[in-house]
Amino acid sequence: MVPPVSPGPPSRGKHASIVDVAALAGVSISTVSRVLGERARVHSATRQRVLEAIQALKYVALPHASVLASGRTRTVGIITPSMTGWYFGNVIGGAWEVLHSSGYDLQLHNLARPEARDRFFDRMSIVRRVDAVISVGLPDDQELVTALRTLGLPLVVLGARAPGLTSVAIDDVKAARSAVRYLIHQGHRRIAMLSDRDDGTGWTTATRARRQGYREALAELADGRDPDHDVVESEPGYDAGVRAATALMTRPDRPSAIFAEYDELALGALRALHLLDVAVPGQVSVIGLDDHTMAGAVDLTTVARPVHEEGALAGRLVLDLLADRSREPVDVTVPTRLIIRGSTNSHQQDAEPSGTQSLITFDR
Amino acid sequence: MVPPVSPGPPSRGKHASIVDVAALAGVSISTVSRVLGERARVHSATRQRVLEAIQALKYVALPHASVLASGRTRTVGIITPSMTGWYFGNVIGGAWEVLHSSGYDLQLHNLARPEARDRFFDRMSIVRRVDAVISVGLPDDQELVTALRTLGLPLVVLGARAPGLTSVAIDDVKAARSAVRYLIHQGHRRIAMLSDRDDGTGWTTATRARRQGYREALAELADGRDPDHDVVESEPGYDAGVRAATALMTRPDRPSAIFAEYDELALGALRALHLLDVAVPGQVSVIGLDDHTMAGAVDLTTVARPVHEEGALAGRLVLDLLADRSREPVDVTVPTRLIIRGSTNSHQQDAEPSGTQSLITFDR
DNA sequence: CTGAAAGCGCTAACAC
DNA sequence: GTGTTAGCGCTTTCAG
Repeated sequence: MVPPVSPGPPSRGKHASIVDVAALAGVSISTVSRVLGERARVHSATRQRVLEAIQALKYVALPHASVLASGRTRTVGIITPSMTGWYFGNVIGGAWEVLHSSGYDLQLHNLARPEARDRFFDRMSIVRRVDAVISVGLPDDQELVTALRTLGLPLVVLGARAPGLTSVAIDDVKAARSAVRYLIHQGHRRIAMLSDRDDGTGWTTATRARRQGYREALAELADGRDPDHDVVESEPGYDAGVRAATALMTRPDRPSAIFAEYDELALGALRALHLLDVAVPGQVSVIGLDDHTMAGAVDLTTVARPVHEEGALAGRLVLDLLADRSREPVDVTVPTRLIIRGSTNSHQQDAEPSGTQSLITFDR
Repeated sequence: MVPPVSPGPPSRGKHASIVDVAALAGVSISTVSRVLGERARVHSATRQRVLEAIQALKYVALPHASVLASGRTRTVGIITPSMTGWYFGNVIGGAWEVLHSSGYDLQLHNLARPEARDRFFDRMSIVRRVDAVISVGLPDDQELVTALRTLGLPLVVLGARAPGLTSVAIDDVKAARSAVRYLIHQGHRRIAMLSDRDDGTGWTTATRARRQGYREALAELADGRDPDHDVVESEPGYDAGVRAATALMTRPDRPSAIFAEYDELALGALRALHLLDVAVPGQVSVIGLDDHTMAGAVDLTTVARPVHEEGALAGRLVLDLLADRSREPVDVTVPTRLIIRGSTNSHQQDAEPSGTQSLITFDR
């Protein structure tokens, strides 16, 4: 029996619910649910009436109720070891754009602090709260990675690799190597690396790979020096970078060039050098990695990566996985390129200009 | 009758629910709910057993179910006209810290695009999804402000004022005025302002106030010029700032100083001047507003504001309102201070150094 | 202090 | 195609 059409006030409370829409349209609530869900077929005349009722009542379904009833959340969880870094903000932004336009919300899980990370992995308090997960980086602990896998949710990794998992990343070893090689080609021999300290959060994949690239490039010098001697550890972020670089330049044996693991650290180094009255690139060259928004502003030479696109790509892969969970995992490698600006120059006048084929320059 | 203690597998599905906890603890689900809620009194021995069961099962309540049942969401909505700006990221971060530590989640509503804004205000699709709202800025349209008020939710405004609403903000007029006055005291007479274009989103409160401060300072010059002549409009953000400043400096009558409405624009201006080979502060001085993370790095003189604290303060006020809805609205004004760095200097050699009592300098 | 039971608003079989 | 009817997991009267 068709419920009577009674366009009165909402049944209870002051907000229209699916019951009110059904009543106004003269159909059952399941029919309303069907036109809302857009999956089941509904007679177009009926759908029309329902749509009009929805319009008239300005009805919007309560997500909490749908989640409870359906198990689907239309939400993607993002787990990161930081929320404040430039890189994180930008990949999240990229992912947000594509996911949002497909009707998905983002739920950020910041595992910066160890206790947050432990709580997260202990309770796995993400299951049934999201439909899929993007992990920005990966914990070092393989058990935690396994825990992530056994969540049973579509999973995309950003900035790291793991067998059997879909991932989007740059080649960190190569990116770091090319940065250091460039400095070497410019004639530098004492090259320090500014790098994140392993602060016990156990989230060091990228850092380790970049140190590896640094070591590989220096090894080609075969000068018998211990490359790790010149690795300076810093807390993450610009301010910490200033401090770390200051400490570095206060040592008796100053390097002639600094490779910073990522641009925020490089920007900090530039600031420190400025404060110490060390000329850049006259006395010390600096190279970074990311192509931070401000890199151009301070003329920082850097290895660029398409951060925003990396995030967007991860979002798209999540959508693919959501559409077909049995999809084969893929490892997408996004390209990096060296952008030569004014913070680096030849250390020795007689050094040959670099002729490496992999050096591509661009600037916007 | 007490349900039998049966520590078997979860009732259904693979996740423990409140039923499983109740069974394990040998109590009813209402008792479990009570210890979860922390409001009702429960016999401490009972509570202990429930807690142990929760521990053993690694149980975490499903928020969607609680929301549906209780109407409380433990979520605060933040509406902003942008998500990417430095200012927005930082106030959101500040609010997040205090709200998160009180168990609240944040739900971001980005009303950057007009259609997003219209949809938002049309459906008010935030009611029953959040317990309170923080509005970063306010729409120009008073009807929309009214709509916000009639949401019936605790509301805190960040960066703008409205009668009867709790707010946290700097004095934009004064901040802008002091920046321009400083330039004037330095001997500048042709001072341009770089400012956000009213892009039709109708969210221009701060911009208008800052232009007002700029005008007031210039009026003190009483040189008969039309101050609006030197207001240059820009899209928001660093890159747009570069373009706008480039356009400005390409005009026949270049200013000797630029006041940028906020630091990202000022940073863009510095970049543009660098590209155009205009010496800073030799030929042109630049002053901003915010004290952006990178302001120190590029030696930008600016009017600092405690952005992170502003966000945290808004969070705290929301919490207060949540605890007592009848609390009287307050308008908190946070202080700003001029930070003199290297991007500004005396325009005329014979100009007196500024002796204004309100000039406070600091640098970290 | 604790248990029973009635929903919160919606989806998903299952009938018709 | 459309309606009926169980729940989804939790909170909250209301008894006791």
